[in-house]
Amino acid sequence: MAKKPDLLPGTLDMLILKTLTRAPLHGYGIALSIKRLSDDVLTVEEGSLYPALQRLLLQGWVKAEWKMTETNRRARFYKLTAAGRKQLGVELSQFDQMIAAIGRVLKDAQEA
Amino acid sequence: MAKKPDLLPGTLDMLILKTLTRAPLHGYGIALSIKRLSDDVLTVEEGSLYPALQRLLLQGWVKAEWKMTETNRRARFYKLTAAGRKQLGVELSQFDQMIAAIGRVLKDAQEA
DNA sequence: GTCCTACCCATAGACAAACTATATATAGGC
DNA sequence: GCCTATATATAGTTTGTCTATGGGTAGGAC
Repeated sequence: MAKKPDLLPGTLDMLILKTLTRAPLHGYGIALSIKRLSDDVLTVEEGSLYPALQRLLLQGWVKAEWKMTETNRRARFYKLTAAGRKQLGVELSQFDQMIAAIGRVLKDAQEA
Repeated sequence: MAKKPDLLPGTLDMLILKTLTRAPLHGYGIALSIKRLSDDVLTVEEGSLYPALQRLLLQGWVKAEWKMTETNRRARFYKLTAAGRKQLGVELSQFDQMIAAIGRVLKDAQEA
């Protein structure tokens, strides 16, 4: 980790799923949304984004549909499925648990 | 991420460096320490641990020395270097930044 | 009318980190 | 003599993210 990573590995699927709970969105929009909400700290590269979306499709966590955007372009809109919503819950709780655990290791004080 | 991971990818070096701020320790002890402090949430597999220690050695963030343990076994004790301490600071602040950013994306409310 | 930028999708290949599996070895309890 | 816990290490696989590249369109600037 000498170089600043664009995201924390292992969290991309969760971020995408979460973004889709707000509304169905196309890939480019998902990346923009994550970038903006994170104040430019998280950047989803295209080479990470599209393979991730393929993964999610394959797992049945999202489904896709070609539509036109407001700016009159064709784009693939992704929508969260019921299974995807459930999966998000799982990932969210695992993530919380991990973060809490890391926090305990990172704490200076230890009473053991 | 269908299966529960043993750790959050990208955080292992940081966890090891942090563990070594408390005292020099051998590999096996580092793994145990992380496992215990995290209440068994984080498990450092041997196949992750030793390559990680090699990386840290190569970067000059730790140095190693063969010694005997309290239980009379030979073991390689790792000690944090000044550069390692500095590196830990960098990783810690990057991690905090990332976690905060992820938290913003994960938040339900959005005023934009 | 052509250039440029922002928008949009997608894949191949490289790379790095973590995992599984395996090998070796010893102290001490039973 | 066997078993468990302690202790190190590597080979090989898998997975995720990145870099690099390719394609294509709408709309404004010039």
